[in-house]
Amino acid sequence: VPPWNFRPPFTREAHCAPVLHVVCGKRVFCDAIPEADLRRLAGSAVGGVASPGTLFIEEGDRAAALFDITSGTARLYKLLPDGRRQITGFANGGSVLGLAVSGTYAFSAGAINTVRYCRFPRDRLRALIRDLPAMDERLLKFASTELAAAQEQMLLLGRKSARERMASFVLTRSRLGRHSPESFVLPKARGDIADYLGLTIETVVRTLKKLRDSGMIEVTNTSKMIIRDRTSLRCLADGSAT
Amino acid sequence: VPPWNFRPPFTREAHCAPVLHVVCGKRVFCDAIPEADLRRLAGSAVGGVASPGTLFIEEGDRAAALFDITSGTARLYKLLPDGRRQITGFANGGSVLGLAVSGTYAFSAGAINTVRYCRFPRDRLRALIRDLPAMDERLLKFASTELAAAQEQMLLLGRKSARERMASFVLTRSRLGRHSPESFVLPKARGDIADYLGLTIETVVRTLKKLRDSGMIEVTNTSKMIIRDRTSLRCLADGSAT
DNA sequence: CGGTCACTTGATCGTCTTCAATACCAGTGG
DNA sequence: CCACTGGTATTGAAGACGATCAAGTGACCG
Repeated sequence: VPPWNFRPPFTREAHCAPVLHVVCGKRVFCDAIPEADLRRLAGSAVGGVASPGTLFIEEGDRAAALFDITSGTARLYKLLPDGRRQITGFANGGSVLGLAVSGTYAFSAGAINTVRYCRFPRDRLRALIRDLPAMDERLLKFASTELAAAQEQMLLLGRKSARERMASFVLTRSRLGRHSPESFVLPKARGDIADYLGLTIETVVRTLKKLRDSGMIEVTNTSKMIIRDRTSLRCLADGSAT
Repeated sequence: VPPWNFRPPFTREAHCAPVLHVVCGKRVFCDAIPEADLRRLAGSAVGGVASPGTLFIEEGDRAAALFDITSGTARLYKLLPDGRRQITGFANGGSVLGLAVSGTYAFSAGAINTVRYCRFPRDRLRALIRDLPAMDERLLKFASTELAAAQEQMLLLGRKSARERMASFVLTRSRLGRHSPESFVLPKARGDIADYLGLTIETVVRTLKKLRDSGMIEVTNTSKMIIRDRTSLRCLADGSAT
């Protein structure tokens, strides 16, 4: 069995929000739904928790429910029979998983740290969407954004060098960070980064070191880094470097 | 199974359908829209044609309109400043382009053969979607399916070998073909295939030859091929080959 | 015919992978 | 307190796969 798999890194305390909050997941549902409807939605939703390292969606399973992530980070990935793994994205609070039309999930989802989510049975959700056009619009927006991100990632995987991939990765992650944009933490192990960028762990390590040596970033902890030269990084990530 | 692939994407006679047909693009809009509304939609839509080789959507431009492809095939792609290109997908009749939320198109679209489409101004479309929840649902389905395809492509680009990529490509294209599933035509040049699979033209050629030599496919014309051993091909594409 | 353009083939090269060894760090129990 | 262990990170050396460079073929067209 190859070492492609998983890992349970550090855990987070993760407060459990009240049901109505859990239900909406802020970004995606709440804003669009009137109080009354929200309560109705809450009736058919079931909250859940996935502890670090555990799987909560498995590729190929019947897509019986739609997941609304409320906190934590999950890796979304696809596997090849021999164990090769491609991480297609990461899901944070506000992400919606399980939009499949095919009837089965198109990817697996595993918790990196503690993930809290909310399951909507798909059948009941369908009726609800009909009553709430605004929600449908929200879902469409979300799917569109994801699609754009996926296309960007295809460009990365198909045409960028290892150094360019790493630069792109660091930059996008820094924009998502809540701290100062120049210093941030990635709660992802080397293996996750590798499988996200279509590289091996060794290449990730070496590339990271090269970026450090050329003064673009600084790596304190294995998972904490500081951006030193954003311009060069940007240039490298866009493929306009020498 | 993607709904927009059932249509004849390769009409060489290019019959120009009446406006109402052009407007709806059958599978995506028409079915969901009552006659009366359809007529209203027609008012704000503008039909158009892109001749082979021309660009009709350019990445980064303000996304002023939504495109509904009615016939022909387009390549959707992203470019790096130095000219590297990644084709993120192909659009056939029934495809919807321009779902961007960011306000600008996320990719460029160029016609491979003659493409007929219909432009909806985004502002007017927004109001229309509000009136027609069914259409919104259609768009969501479309986006979801595209997203699943994009994830599959990420797996291909990030983790599959050249041979595996080519096998996957041949198989998916054969499923979309309208002829006998074993013999089909790809209206795509080597360069398009290469940029879609994240390879070079030379590698595409060599890989194709290897598949031919091992008896999995037969290449008659440069763009016409016959599948000889679907099982082995499937095995190779899934990564379960020796 | 000369021209272009796409495709094909061959030889060489570089990047990333693979394989293997070592360092590191937290937790555990002697 | 300190070996011991399991999992992760790092480093080094060798090899493979696909890219690059270069040349040759064939089809189409003025």
